[in-house]
Amino acid sequence: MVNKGKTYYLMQISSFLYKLNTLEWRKRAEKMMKKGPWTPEEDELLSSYIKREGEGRWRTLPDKAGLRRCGKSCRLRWMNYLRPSLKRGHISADEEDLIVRLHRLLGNRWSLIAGRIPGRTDNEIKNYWNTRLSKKLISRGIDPRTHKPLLSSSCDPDRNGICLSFPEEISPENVGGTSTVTGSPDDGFSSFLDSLINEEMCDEKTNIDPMYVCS
DNA sequence: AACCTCCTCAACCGCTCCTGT
DNA sequence: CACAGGAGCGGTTGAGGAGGT
Repeated sequence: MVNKGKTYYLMQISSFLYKLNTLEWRKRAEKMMKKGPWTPEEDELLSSYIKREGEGRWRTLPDKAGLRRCGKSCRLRWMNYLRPSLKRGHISADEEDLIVRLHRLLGNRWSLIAGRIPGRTDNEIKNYWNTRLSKKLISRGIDPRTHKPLLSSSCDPDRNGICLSFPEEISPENVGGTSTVTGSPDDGFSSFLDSLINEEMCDEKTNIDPMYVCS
């Protein structure tokens, strides 16, 4: 056993107390942050700051922008409400159809689904799914978790009942991590997804019209 | 008009993942 | 390699509006 001496232990204790102290203050600071709905003034402060300085560094953003919100809250507000690229308003039938297809392939990976639908956020899609689409599927006798007829769901519960298996080399897990895949148009998983969606659309069309030939 | 129930969706929370040191 | 801090994700909550009684 190495004798580290009194100074060493004092430094360790001092470092520990410092960490404890900063953590405690951070927790207190977060509790003092404003919560609840955003005001137009706050929106204006946040948008003008991001337009000036760009996205990112969310933790330090509130201080610099003059907001009494936590960074997390600022990020969420920008991503889900203030971003100029967002498409507000009703989800169209085409978008709805795409959401169902993507959910069948990906399960509750909302950010991944949102990445395939321009102008829509993960939160918006998640809400739409939970409040409307899942009920719609149930009313049609389809299990919204497995996308199979109700009472016959025998899929893997650990993956939200998803029955489809990805080829090992291009599963979402292998292409840029698990939940942070944003579905950029150039990655391997993205084109894989495109082919799956096209395949599905093709299957449906050939069911309706046997003369339909897929490319 | 008052009350109740249901629905929607913005926002929060807790956790995991990613990245820099 | 280990750790800390920041970013991002999905599940959940609750305020407020709409509709019914």
